Amino acid sequence: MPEGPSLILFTEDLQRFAGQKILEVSGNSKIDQQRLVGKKIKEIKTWGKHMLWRFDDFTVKIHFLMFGTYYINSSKDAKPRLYLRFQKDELNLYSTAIKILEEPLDEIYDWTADVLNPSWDAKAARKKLKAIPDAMVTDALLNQEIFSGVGNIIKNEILFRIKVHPESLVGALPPRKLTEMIKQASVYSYEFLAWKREYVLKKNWQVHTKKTCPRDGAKICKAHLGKTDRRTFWCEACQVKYE
DNA sequence: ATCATTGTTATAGC
DNA sequence: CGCTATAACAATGA
Repeated sequence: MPEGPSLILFTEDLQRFAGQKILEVSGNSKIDQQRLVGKKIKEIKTWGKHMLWRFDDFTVKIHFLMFGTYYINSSKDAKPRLYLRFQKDELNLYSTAIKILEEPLDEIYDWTADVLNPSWDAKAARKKLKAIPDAMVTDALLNQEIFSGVGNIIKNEILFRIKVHPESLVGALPPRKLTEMIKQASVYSYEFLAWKREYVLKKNWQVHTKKTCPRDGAKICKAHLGKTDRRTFWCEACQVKYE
């Protein structure tokens, strides 16, 4: 399920629909469904956890939330949020948040924030972090304006990798640690993607859902931390708290 | 069987 | 008005 890397894989899988004309639409999504009928999807791309279907003069944004899924040429025992019939194939989307965007994408999306986009810019991220020195790193990493595509698992793994305690304050991180955190936000996300592609993601987790630290055998702590109040796993012995 | 969760958004509330 | 807390949504496996 979907953090940024999963969205990349979903999007690769759905590329067959790029260039295809939509013949029929239904489902319980509240968007103006008729607007899609007879239109061609020009391009399918992502921004972090958003999947974007670009049409001539609007874009359909699909967010998979926690449990979003899709079925191609099949369905499951539930009413789809959106059903699309193309010339050849059918697509069912479930448990997703769907919205129509009117603005040109370059106006509303900061591509430099997307850790899995070629436009990802570490310097831009650093500048944004400078503006929130009092934030905890556990929250900062989940901030989609800064690290678009980073989710809770990636957050936990990055902090373990760079040996930083999740409750550390952004402004208290030594410059080198800050650099490392920013760098790993992208680097780790690409590794996550590669592991996910090979179906070996879980066995590469070091700290997320783990009981003991692979470095020193210490007990892994688990709590809901930060303003985001998300499940956090860390090793009190090897992750330093900067505050 | 119940609970927790890879996430976000709308609304309520202060 | 602006920030924050809460609810809502949803599927699946432990």
